[in-house]
Amino acid sequence: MNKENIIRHSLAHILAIAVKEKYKEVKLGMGPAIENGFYYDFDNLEIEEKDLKEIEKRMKHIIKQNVSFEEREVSKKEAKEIFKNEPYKLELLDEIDKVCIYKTGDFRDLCNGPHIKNTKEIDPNTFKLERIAGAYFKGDEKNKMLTRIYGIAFESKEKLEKYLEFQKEAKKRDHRVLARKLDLFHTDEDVGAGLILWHPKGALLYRLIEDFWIKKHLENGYELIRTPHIGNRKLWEKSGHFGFYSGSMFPPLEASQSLEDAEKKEDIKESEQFLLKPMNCPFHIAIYNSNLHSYKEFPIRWAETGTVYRFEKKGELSGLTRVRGFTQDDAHIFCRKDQVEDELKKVIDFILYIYEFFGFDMSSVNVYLSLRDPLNKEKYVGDDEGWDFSEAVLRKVAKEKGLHFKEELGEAAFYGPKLDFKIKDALQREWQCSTLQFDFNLPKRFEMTFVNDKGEKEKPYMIHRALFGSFERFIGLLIEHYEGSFPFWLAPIQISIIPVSVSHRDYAYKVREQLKEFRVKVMDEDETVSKKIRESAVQKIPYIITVGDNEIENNTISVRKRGNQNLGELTINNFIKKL
RNA sequence: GCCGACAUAGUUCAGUGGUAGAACACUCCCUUGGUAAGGGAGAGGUCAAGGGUCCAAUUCCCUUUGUCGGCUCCA
Repeated sequence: MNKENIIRHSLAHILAIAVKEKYKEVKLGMGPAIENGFYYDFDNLEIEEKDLKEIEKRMKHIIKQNVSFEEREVSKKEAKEIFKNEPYKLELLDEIDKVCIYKTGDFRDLCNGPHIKNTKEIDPNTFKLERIAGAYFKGDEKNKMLTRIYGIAFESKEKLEKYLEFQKEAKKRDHRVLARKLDLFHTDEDVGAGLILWHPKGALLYRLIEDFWIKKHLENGYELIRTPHIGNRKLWEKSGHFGFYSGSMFPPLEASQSLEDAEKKEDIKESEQFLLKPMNCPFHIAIYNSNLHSYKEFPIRWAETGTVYRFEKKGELSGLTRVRGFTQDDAHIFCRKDQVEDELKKVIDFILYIYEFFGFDMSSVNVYLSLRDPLNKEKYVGDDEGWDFSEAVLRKVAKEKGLHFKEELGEAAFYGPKLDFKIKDALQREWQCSTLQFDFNLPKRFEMTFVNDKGEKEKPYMIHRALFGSFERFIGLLIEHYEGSFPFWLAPIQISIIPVSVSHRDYAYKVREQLKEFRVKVMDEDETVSKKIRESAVQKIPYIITVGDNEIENNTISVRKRGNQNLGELTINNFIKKL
């Protein structure tokens, strides 16, 4: 552990001491060092954010007392005696072999260290208590929620200030802030949380990305299909979603009656129920099963930008990155066993191509191999053999493609393991985007078959994959990635033309006519040139053209590129050539 | 859903137990301009919604809705 983290960890202990001083009845949870700081969890602590100031003051006071940290190894029995009033520590004690205690003044904590020797090693100006949050003990929803206090801490005051500055800067890149400024989308209280309303510029951005996506999929041997937004409940029972995914699904629609009849509520019968789709797979399978298939057709690659609805808990919603209605850039690949590896590799190549194309370098992307939790098998469908095989294949393929990935137990989909790609947002939070899932279960549940070269029926293999994950999330991350300065092909307005005065308007429109293959806006409001330049710059428009007497006389345009680069006076043809 | 912070004009924000203000945006007028905000006037608000306390609530309390930071969950 480096010195900074040792200090963070020690500050967590000091936080606990300070809290215990004031709130005598609290019970201690855990208090580790984390990225940029530390936290400590407490039970039986009712506290508001405004109370943090006082706790911070107490911490500073403790630090100034030059208290020492003493490490001591003790027997389990002894530890149980020391922590007899700390139920969470007792629970943790049962899970460890070697018991180590750190003593700071009268305070003792169960801890492996390391710590500083004395609080005089801490500069009291290098940390800050930031916020309060609820957090489940040991991160398990089934456990009690404790009160967590977060602090930030750095080696030096300068580093602390730099971090605060970074947070402030990150806010400017926040896609929710930029969306307002660039007029891209909003959510509306009257429409419902987590449902995106795309404004013209945002919808155009979306469409440009979708067109690019379609073009690339056709080039890569995919075919496009289209499926509805709702489907009969029976379908979801068969797929297993009803049992394994119902916590994320909207309640059923009574499809045997109109809203008018339903509103009358006159003895509703056991009616046919429809469900909003949370995933596209069962529909794609239905298309597959509508025909007999031969091994010669394989691989079949079917893609759809499919809009799905998931009932995400209220507190989980966030901007474009976590919503309730979103469009997956989905595809399912059906193939023979001998084609699986090759198909998986092709998908990985496709994913990496997309990242490169949009300029995400792999330092901002983390890759995870999401496996089944062997201790919680009831959360998944299918047998051990199938899981072992598919996990091994995914691992092999990821390795052969040279991906640096982390394996995570319990992160698999209910029907199979996944290879997940997560992109960091402006605040360095990770969001799952691309996903590559190997499924041996749904083909079985839906009795999918194909005829092999011996004329026998055989079960196909199925790959689920998304490159963006969803258009919403990916566009959200893209907005932050570009800080709203979209590359030329994606900019909703590519060029603004500013006539110097009213008398230059006609020429401005003539210029637009010659640039009609681009998205051009003539700014003909009765405002000063400076103001219109500023407006164009704030809108992050890639090129700003100014036309006045000089340009009319020379039959040219004056061009300025985003980022304050003056390209000078050009002929229109030269400008188009540049583009 | 849970813990914490919030919700005032189209936007970003001040403010108050006696029914509200700025800046930008908007409309009109003046200005006819040369590379990041020319000047003036006007219009715009059930202070998120519902309930309660009070002579009186935008302000205090409760509930709901929505937003933000966490936790859990997830594309």
